[in-house]
Amino acid sequence: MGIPNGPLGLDEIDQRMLEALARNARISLKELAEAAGLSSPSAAERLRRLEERGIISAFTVDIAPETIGYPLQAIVRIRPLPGQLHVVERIIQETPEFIECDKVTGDDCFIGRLVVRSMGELDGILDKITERAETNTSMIKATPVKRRLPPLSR
Amino acid sequence: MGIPNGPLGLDEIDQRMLEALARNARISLKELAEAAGLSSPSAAERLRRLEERGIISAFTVDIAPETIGYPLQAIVRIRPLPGQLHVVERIIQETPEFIECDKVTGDDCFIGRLVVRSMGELDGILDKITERAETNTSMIKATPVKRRLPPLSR
DNA sequence: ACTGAAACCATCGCGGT
DNA sequence: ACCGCGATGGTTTCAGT
Repeated sequence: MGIPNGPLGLDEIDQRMLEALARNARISLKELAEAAGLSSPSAAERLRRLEERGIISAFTVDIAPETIGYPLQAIVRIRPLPGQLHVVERIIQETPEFIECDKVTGDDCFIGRLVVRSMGELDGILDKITERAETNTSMIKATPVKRRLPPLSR
Repeated sequence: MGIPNGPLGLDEIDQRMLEALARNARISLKELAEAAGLSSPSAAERLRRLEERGIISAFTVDIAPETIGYPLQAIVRIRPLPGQLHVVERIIQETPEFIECDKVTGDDCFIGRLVVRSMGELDGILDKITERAETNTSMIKATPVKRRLPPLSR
């Protein structure tokens, strides 16, 4: 019958492996194989294929910013003034407190997430951007959905 | 002199370990030890402490959504109608296409990120929310800053 | 925090389904 | 073609210093 879900398909085994890795990316192949219902060599080969296919783009570590001195997180929408788009993009990239940023359609051009030690620090960062863009900042109060996998099945 | 950077402090060794793990969370302890300039047992003990201190909150896998059939990503700002806040929060949590969501200050109450297979699917998801909230959707065109670590030093 | 030894795990090739 | 099995080599872990 070929590949279960078309060329992009993940079968149940792949799904279990990705879910196990999302819970803990450092589990051994042995544990991964158990979670998937496979032998270690088979799990290793599957894992290699998932990386090769580009489905797994990285194994990363999640840091809790508040434990390393960043008690505040903000989401900032940024609308560069005419002619300032590229400069603003560079400022964002070079400001390490921006831990992610997307370029989007709509009134806003960029939506970024940043961590700061204090409101004063936030003010300092935004001041630099405000010379070249309109900004709109929202402080994060809670996270109802922590980063999670997209639906994996059909 | 005690702990280098106060109770929240990360010394250079911790920093090198976190950076190495951010690049690839599945490297062996041996490689991690090399990156940090330590023996394997020492690196293992440091790693254990970083988890115990809550600095490392998880080891996770990054999936490329486009490779599993989600070519589109959107950021949605959501402002529930009076009395609908909790219902809206539940809808978001129970919609698996929302892969993250924060509760924020300001006009918007929630800012979420979602993956979809098509604009039609996006429309279907937003229709459910629009009964109970105002929404404002931005499609992601590019990602100038991919998720990265906060600054680790002072 | 390092060294060395023992236990454990990953990897490779082979055979079976 | 894919999975499981078994041997080899490497890695993790634990003792002691």
